[in-house]
Amino acid sequence: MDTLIIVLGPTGVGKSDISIHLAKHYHSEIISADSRQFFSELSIGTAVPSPDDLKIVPHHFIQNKSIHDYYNVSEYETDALKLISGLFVKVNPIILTGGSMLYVDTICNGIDDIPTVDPEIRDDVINWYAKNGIEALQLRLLEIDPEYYRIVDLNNAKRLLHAVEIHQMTGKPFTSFRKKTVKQRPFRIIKVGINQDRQVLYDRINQRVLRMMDAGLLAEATMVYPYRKLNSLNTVGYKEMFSYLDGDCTLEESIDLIQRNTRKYARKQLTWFRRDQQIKWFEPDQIQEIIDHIDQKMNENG
RNA sequence: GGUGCCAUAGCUCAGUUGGUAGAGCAAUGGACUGAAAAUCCAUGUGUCCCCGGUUCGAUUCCUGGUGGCACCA
Repeated sequence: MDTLIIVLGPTGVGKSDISIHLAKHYHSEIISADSRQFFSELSIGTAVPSPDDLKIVPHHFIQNKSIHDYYNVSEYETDALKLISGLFVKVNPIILTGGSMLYVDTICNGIDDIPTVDPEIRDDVINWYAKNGIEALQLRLLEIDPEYYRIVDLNNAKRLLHAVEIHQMTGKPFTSFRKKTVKQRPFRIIKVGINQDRQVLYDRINQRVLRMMDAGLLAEATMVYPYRKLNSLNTVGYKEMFSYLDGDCTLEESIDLIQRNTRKYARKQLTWFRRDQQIKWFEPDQIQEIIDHIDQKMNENG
C-alpha cells in the first residue's frame, strides 16, 4: 500500500535531519510542505536544506518558485498530489515534511474548490476596506453572506476580505464554496510529530538565528529589500531585517525580534498540531523509535 | 564622606490624596480553507527592597538600613 510519511513539528526542532535520515533508510524522496522554502531568492532565512543534503536525497518544492510568483495552498495541493502519485510508481514510502500547518492539512484532507481571486478585484476590495473600515466591512459581509458572518472571526479583516472578494467575483456567497469536505486520499498517511522540551527548543531557535546572521542573512535580506511589500517577504527573518534597513531599529533589536517571532511561530505551530490526534509524538533523538513506529504502521494492513 | 533622586510582574515603567495594584513588552493558551513564517482572539498574586514607627489599617506617611543613579567634595 502506498504510504506517505509526514514529519511535522515546530520550526527548529530538527525535522529536516530526521526526514533525511528516514529518506535514506527507506530509499525515499522528500516533499517539502514549507510555504517559504518555495522561493528561490530565500535560502538562509528559511533554513532550506544544505546543497549536500539536497544532493544526498531528492527534494521537491524547494526553491521552485520566485518571490514574485503568486502561489497559494490550493495550487500546492494540485501540484503536490500530482507529484506524489507519479512518484509512488518508483518510490514508496514517500516523506513529506514541513512546518506550514495549512499546507500539511491540505495534503491530508484537501481544500475546497474556491475560485482564485483576480488581482484587480483583490485590490478593489482592499481599497474599499481601507476607505470604509472594519465595521463597514462586517456589515457588507452580513448582507452578502450572513451564514459566514455568524461563524467568522469578525476582527480578522483578512477573513472578511476574502469572503467579500469571492462574492464580488462570483456573485455567490463564500459559504457556497466553503464546504470543508474532507477528501479521501488513495494512500496511507502516517503522521510523525517531533517535539522537545520548550526551553531546549527556544535555545535551538535562538542559536539558529545567530547562525543565520553569520551565514549572511542581512545580505540576503538586502538583496530582496526593494520588493519588501511582496507577500512572500512578509516572513520572519526578513521583515525584521527590513525594519533595520528602514532605520526603524538597531541590528541587535532586529535580531532579537527575529528570535522572538520565530519562537512565537513555533508555539503557533504546536497549537495547531496539538489537536491532531493522528500524530504520534517523538523526541528528536528517537530516530529508531520513529522507524519502529512507521514499520509497525506499514505492516498493519499491507 | 555630603546632598538629592530612585527601589512595584521575567523586563521597562505607571499608580494607590493610606483600604494589599495595572499598562506595554515578554511568557502562556486558543482560532484558522487561496496572504498561513500570514491574520486574529484570550490570559496579569507580585514578600509593591529590608527593619522599626504612626494608624483600625502602610506598598503609599515617618526614622533607620541596604542597593542603584546623579551632583558636590
